Amino acid sequence: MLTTIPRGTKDILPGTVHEWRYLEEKIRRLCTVFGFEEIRTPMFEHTELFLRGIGETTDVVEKEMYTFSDRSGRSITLRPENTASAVRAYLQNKLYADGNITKLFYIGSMFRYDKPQAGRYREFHQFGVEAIGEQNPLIDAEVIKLGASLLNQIGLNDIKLKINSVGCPKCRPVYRKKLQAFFKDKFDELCEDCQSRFNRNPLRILDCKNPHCRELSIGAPAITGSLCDECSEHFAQLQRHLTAIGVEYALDPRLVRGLDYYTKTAFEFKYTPLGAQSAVLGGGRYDGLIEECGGAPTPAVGFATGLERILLALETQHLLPAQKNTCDVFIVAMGENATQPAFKLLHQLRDSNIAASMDYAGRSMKSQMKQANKSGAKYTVIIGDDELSKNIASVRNMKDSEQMEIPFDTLIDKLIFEVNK
RNA sequence: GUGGCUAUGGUGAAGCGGUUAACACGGCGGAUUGUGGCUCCGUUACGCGUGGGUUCGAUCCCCACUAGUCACCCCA
Repeated sequence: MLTTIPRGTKDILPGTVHEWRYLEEKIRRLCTVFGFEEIRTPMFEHTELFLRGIGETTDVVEKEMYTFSDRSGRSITLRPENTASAVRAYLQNKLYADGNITKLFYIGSMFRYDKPQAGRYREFHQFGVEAIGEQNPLIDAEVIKLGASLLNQIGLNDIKLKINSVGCPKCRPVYRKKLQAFFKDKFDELCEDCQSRFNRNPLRILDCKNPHCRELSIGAPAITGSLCDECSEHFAQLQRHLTAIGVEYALDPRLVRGLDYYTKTAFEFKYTPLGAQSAVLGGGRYDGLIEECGGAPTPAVGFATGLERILLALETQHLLPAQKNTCDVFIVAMGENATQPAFKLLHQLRDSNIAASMDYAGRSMKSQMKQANKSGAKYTVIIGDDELSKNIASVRNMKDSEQMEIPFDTLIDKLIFEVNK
């Protein structure tokens, strides 16, 4: 079918674009306030970047990537997320050269071959930030605060923040072993999914929705008890910083992030009314990724949010802005004699930075007036034989229906004045 | 990738195995001489997602496909 788009993609139509702009403008402003700078990386990268960066055993890499060979035979992948690309760009362009922390943000399309659902698409849009080069928990708190501020500013107040620490390569393996020991004699009772999680990612068993698994996991050791001194102290400081700047949070020892590169801080903002796609913003620290990508060991924190999900949440809360009318002046031309003078006026107005429209279909005056009304124009200029013979134009104020005759030679100035007042 | 539900015009939607597929919104046209927003009138479905099948006959029954939706997996 030539008239259908690929599964899981969406057209963002003119009637909806203003919602995206609204969100994007909020984002850009907020990032500027927080000192983050925009970066734009390619939509596709060498496949290896994602294999290394995201982790070969993650679902994203195993079954969700859009991967293909280009004409030279290179394996290319449409970016499924932007962190790996940002890190690649950071390293390739030596953004670390100024010796300071690098604070980046991005807005753009990501691609994942998922089964579409509300709030889940194959091409979707993420806004994310990456703060690279600082291990102080102050920056973790700043990144979280940026997310909280965004959600707050757009009116999404009943979103809950959960935080956790997933440890580091030193302490996480210890915790894994503890968990496995805990579930070992319960293994046969676990659901199928959890049995496979047992080896791959036992942390996820804690997250299972199966009621029986939940029962079994009662009394399981919490990761917080297994953190090494460094991680433990980092986590404690983060909490103090969050409290200091008034960010409310809940501790969730079960919170696990899906991608391999996370260390220490993990957090997630949830908006429950969204159902299964309630994770609206998620992120954490990834101190091992830069090294994994071939750079010097460099700490970093970041998050990503799904713009579709935020928009969805805004919609359910009736928090989306209304579309504004953009037309300032509508020109009604009656009869063939009037067409060209009207067309000329149309472009004089446009040259003067006034948004103007007119009808080209030669419809009746009544019809043109209806169009003028619908366009939301503040003024309608009417030109017909009467006006032409008197060298004037009738200018109608659409709001109060006052109409006056203005000589052609002062018409433009008059309209500029009226429209801008 | 697995499972449930759904699929009628531009939109929201009624509808029955068999004469002209409701209704509402929107669109278009009109209601005395060149005028909108209110009101009124008229008009507006390649015929009911696609392809098969059952039947004398299907938009309404069955199957497949496709798409949407919800849940699982996972994630934003």
